[in-house]
Amino acid sequence: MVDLLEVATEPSRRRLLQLLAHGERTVTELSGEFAVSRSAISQHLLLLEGAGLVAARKEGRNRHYRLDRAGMNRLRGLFDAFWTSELDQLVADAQDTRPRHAQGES
Amino acid sequence: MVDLLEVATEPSRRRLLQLLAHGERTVTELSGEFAVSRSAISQHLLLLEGAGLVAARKEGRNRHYRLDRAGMNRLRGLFDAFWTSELDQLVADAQDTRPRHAQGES
DNA sequence: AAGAAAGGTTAGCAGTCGCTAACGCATCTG
DNA sequence: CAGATGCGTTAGCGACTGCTAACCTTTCTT
Repeated sequence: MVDLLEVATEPSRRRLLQLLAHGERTVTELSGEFAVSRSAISQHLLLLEGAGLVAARKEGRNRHYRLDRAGMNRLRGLFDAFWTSELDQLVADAQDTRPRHAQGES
Repeated sequence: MVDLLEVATEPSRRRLLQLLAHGERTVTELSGEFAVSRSAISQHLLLLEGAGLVAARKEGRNRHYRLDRAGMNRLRGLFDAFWTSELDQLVADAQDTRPRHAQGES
């Protein structure tokens, strides 16, 4: 089984998801945005499809990929589960901790 | 130079960050929570430290690791940048047309 | 019908990853 | 002091990853 967060985090796939956020795209269209081969992109898309993050609609000889709402929702849930309230608090502190806790970081 | 999101996403490191959200921990304490060797955890921690997500305080022969607020804030920023408004819209839509296997609203 | 175009499939390869084992170096304790 | 403890370091290994190249099928075009 695959780790949804890891699948979505890989740079090329992350970018694919962002591109697909603008709407449906074919494999060839998507490949045009990358330096790597169409085959590489195809494999990324199949992986994303297997993870349930994207879905494809076949139309003639084209495959139109789109984001899968449910899958992306699950991804969001996983991130939210990771980003617990403790982390929220820590990051909130980082915003205005200048005066009191001047913890040295560069 | 490392991809912050990928560094933070790896399952063991993700868990380390969550454990550290509760406060400072030494390497040995943290290792106790994992099935793998102390060396493996140490290497994960050094990677996280290199990425600026955690910091260590030396006290005697112990090293107390803690989350780095600024680093975690950068991580949050990266995720927010990925999760564009388009994605927000898509996931919002998924709430209505929710398929029968949904999970993860808080 | 013949060729072009879209795209999935497979083999194979180089690079990376996470891990363990063994070690070295401090630091603490009896 | 000698031994134990905490922890980083290094070498090496098996597994995995992302990639390309070549191929095959299906569909469109002329």
